Amino acid sequence: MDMPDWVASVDPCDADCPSRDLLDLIGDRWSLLIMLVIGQGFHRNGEIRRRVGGISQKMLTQTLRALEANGLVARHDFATVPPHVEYRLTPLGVSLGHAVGPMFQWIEASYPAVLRARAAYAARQAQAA
Amino acid sequence: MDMPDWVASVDPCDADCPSRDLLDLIGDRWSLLIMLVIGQGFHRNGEIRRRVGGISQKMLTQTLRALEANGLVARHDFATVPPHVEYRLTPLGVSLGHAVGPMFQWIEASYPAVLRARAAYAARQAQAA
DNA sequence: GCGCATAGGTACTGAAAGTTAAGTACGCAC
DNA sequence: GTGCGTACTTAACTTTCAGTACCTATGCGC
Repeated sequence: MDMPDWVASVDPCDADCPSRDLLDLIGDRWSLLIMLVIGQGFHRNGEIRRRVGGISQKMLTQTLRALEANGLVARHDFATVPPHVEYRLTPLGVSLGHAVGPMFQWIEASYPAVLRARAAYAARQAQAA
Repeated sequence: MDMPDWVASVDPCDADCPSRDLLDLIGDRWSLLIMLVIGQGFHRNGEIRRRVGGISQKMLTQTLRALEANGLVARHDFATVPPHVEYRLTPLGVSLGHAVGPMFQWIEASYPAVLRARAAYAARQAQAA
């Protein structure tokens, strides 16, 4: 079994283990996507909403609040009228960006393999039925 | 802005982009936890359920099916009575394990920083109110 | 032959998440 | 002075998630 070190270092059985808590945060449907777009240089609410296809205004605001509350994104409100607010990654947010890089690379590299696995699974199901 | 390369290589705006699809799969609440436990050497339904605290039988079955359908976990049914089924990581599953390793390391390393950020945010909220 | 164990499947139900649509408050161009 | 744009907030509605409870089939101990 060729598994990396983290199999020993994280214990999901432990309710106090940070894995549950933070996995819920960054395993969220939109969080990483929003951080990605901010990292690409889009800092304003409207810009982000237009870049992240399919997100509603409510989810964007809600997710940005959660990211801000956890120190991953900094919110700068210029307190002008009309409103002008900018979001930027904090150093902590940037470090998370680096940590999930390999995962995104895996997604890109492995997508074809996953599609093949799905097709094979569907074929097995059809055959069994 | 010190962001890694993947900010340019993945485009969440594109509905065809694999990021959405696979992020939903592995960003699931239980998938990574279950793969972790299987990687630790627990291969049977009951073993996994006892290791992953808080999961119900239904969610375990459901998640294992999804992982199997996507080629991350292999299911071996020995077709005996009483039933004996074993789950193991496929090579694809092991490669995903490696890819999320840095993320788990980040979680362990950054948890204190996140807790501090939360406390600071709560203090700001209390002050504003 | 009763109940327990295994590894699930299925249906019902409540909770949570997310969507749409509308409202807030102001300035600016037309 | 009508409508647009910004960055939200709120309410009502819908969809999805997840847990409980009960069901399959079989051999074992008693």
